[in-house]
This record gives sequence, C-alpha cells and structure tokens, in this order.
Amino acid sequence: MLDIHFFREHFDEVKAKLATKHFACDCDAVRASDAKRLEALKAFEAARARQQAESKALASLDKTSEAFKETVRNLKVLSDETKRLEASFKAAEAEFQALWLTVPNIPDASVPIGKTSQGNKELYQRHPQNEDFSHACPHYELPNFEHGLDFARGNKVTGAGFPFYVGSVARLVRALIAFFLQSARENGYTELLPPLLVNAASATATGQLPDKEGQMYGTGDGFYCIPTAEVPVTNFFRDEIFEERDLPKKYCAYSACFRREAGSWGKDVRGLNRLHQFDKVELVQWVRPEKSFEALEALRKDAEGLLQALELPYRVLEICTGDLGFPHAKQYDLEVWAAGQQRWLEVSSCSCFTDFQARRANIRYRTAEGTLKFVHTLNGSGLAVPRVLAALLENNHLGDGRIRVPSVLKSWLLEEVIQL
RNA sequence: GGAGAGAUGGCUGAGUGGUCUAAAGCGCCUUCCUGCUAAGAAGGUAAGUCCUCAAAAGGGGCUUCGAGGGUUCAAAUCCCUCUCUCUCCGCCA
Repeated sequence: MLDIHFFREHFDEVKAKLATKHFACDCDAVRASDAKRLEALKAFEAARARQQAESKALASLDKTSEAFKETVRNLKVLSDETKRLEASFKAAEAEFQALWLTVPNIPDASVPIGKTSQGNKELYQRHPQNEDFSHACPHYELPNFEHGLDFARGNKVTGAGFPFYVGSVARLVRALIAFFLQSARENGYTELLPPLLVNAASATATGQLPDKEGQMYGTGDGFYCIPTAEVPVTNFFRDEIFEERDLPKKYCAYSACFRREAGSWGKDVRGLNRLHQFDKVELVQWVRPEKSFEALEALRKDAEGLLQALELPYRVLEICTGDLGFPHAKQYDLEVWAAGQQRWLEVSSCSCFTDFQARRANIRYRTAEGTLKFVHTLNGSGLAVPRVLAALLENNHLGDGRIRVPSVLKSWLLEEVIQL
C-alpha cells in the first residue's frame, strides 16, 4: 500500500499517476473515506480519554460512598457514549481499509505512459553468435513431441495445462532448475525451498489479494496454491526489522507455480506456452530505498545472464504504465525468441515494488540513525522453465527430432543432444 | 486424531478486576569512573496512530499482553470462540 500521508499531501499528483494504470481505483472515494475515518477516530479517542480519566479518579474512592455510586452512574453514560463512537470509528476504518487495499502502487516517473501492452517499449535484443534456426519448428509439432511432453495423460490425471515431462525432457527441466539455482547462488542469492501453500495474509502482503484472487487456486480452508515463489519468499521476512548494515538481502527459490489463467484461450495456450502448473526460479531482494532502482538493473542483468548462457535470443521490454502490475512501480520483461512459432515468449518479469509490498508486509529496517523505515522489495524470474524449454526445443532442433543441449547445462545433463 | 500445559516487551519472566504508567533480571545505548581490559556507578531503552509545531526536537491523547468476541463504570487478569506452540499417546513419508 501507499503512504497515506503522501496520498493526502500529493493527492492530485497521485490521482493523475494512478490513472495511467489500468486498475479501477476511486481516489476521491478513498480521500473522503480517509477524512471520515479520521474524524471518527478523534471523536472516539477524546471520549475514551475522558472515560479513563474519570475511571482513574473512581479507583481512589471508597466503594461504599455516595460519591463512588454517583461517579459510576456518570461513567455508565460515558462508557455507552465511548462504545457508540468506537463502533462508528471501527466501521469507518474497515470501510477505509477495504478501499485502501484497492489502490495500486504509483508508477515510477521513468515508466513510459501507455494504455496496453502495445505501449511497452523494446529496449534491445540480444542474439547469440552463429544463430541458426534452419530446422526450427514449433515445439508442439516436433516429431515424437508427445514422448517427452505427455499432455494427454496429464489431461487424464489432472486436467488441461498439467503435462507430464517424460524421460530426457524431465531431466532437461531438472537441469534447467539446477542451473538457474546455481547461477543465483553465484550472484549472491541464498536459496530457499518454500511452502507451496500460503495463507491469506501472505497473499495480501504481496498484492495477490484482493486484486487477483480469481487467478489463484484455493484449497477451500484458507490456503492458496502459490502463483509464484515471490509470495512465500517475500513473506519470509514479514513483520521483521533488519539492521541497515544487513541490507541488501538477496534470496532465491525454486517452486512449482499454480495459476488458473482464467480468460486465457486460443493460440497462445498451445503446448508449453501457458500452463496451470509450471516450474520457476524466483529472485527476491530487500534493499535500502535509495538503492532500489539500481538493484532492479542488476537483478535484470542476473536474469539476462541466464538467457545468454543458454545461448537463447531474447529482448528486453520496459513495461508501460497501462500494463504495469498492481504493486509494481517499474517492470522489465524478458522475452525469449521461439523460432519455431516465430514469436516472443515472456520468461521473466523483473520488478521494483518500492515500499508498496514492504508496507503491506510490514518489513522495515533500522537506519544508522536508529529510525525505522520500510525497505524496498524487488523480484524477478530467473527463469520460468516451460517457455525456456519451448525455445530450446524449437531453436535447437537439429531437424530429425534431436535437440542440442546448451553446453552450460553439462554439469547436470550428460547428453549433448536429447532425443524425444 | 486423543489428553494435558501454555502464548506478556529484543530475550527470560512476574503479574487472578482499579495505584499496570506491565515488576525483576538479561541484552542494548549514553554518560561517569578506572593505565588498558575486566569490574563498577547513574540514566535511558517497544511499535503504531492522532493532535500540537513552519519543520525538527519536545509534549500530549489513543491502541497494542497470540487473534476475535463478550461480561463490567473499569480486563494482561473473568467468560466464549479461534489460531499457534510445547509434552505425552495414536497414526504416518
């Protein structure tokens, strides 16, 4: 969430900036609700202060005296009044909080203005040397594709979007995950293996709730299957206070991710392009506020390094205001080129949330001067497996169903070529 | 799943209706003392929020003793519900 004081004092500016995002957010209603709640708060606190002062005086009176009985009679009236004011404050507060949670983060001034993904800005492309796509083929049309990726049985066992990875493809997936984690370690990230279910408080802290409830699988008893390891990992330090000298904190985690992908359909969803369950390594950082945008660039380089090592062509997009996520202040997407499908596939999203998540998750640090401030949080995929796998299968196809394995994976996968 | 015991500040832990403005100890910070160190002395040491103030400092109000509700003029304290932790038993990868 935002800083309410900043919201009050820079109302017009905040309102204008939020309008460039595509989230429904009634700033005027928020402001009115905030004013109403403050008024109710003051009335309630004044009444409570009066009540407590009299109550303190009562304690020193003889319980059998007439003065005692008289004071109790007065206090009964005051008590009723306080309770009435407290109830109306609580109602106003609840109304405000519900509204406040629907206010998205403010986009950073550097973010390009745009209404939809059409407004995203391609910063650059990177291509490996000796790029050769002469045998490229959409991965779902490769000979014997179903041997390595069994969608039919996944469909039988669970449903659409839950494939089995078989044999050499399963080992390739495992190798990719291991490579991603190893790289993260070399870049200074501490590995976590997180819970795959989280509670509502965690999902709220990272901004999935209440905004994206429909995108998550719920267990029906208060838990949600994580849509990304970002959720458990960012919440790892929820309600905690760092010492300034301990920042930045850098953690990474591999996890399965579960997404309903409600509303997605058509050509996009073929093969590995969009799954309900997929594997991903996530990078998360907690940094000092003045370092966050610098850290975002470094984080993006960490993710880009993986694509370079895998010798995959990719491009970097700067996401515009209209395509920016709810808690995001600034975001880059990395898209890999899938030569068979002739299209770009998003494999990483690197984002700075400024203090928006930290405020919700109550993650602070003590400055050298001893004051408490909210940290800034960042995260980025490093990377999402299925689309990287799709690009490898398509770009590295040797023309006969065999797939060349990038040499960087040789520590985890002995074969230089896999056969579907 | 069954039985029992618990949840208090950075930590340990006292507190069974009103002087709780939460004891005491530990830790930490400041100052003093002392060749150095150790020891000692004095003081300080939660967070959130609202008000005051040009701002900061300072001051004041309110909230918070696992969470929520209730009883009462008044709740850390009594009652109810929930969550979590620990011990024992059962089951189990």
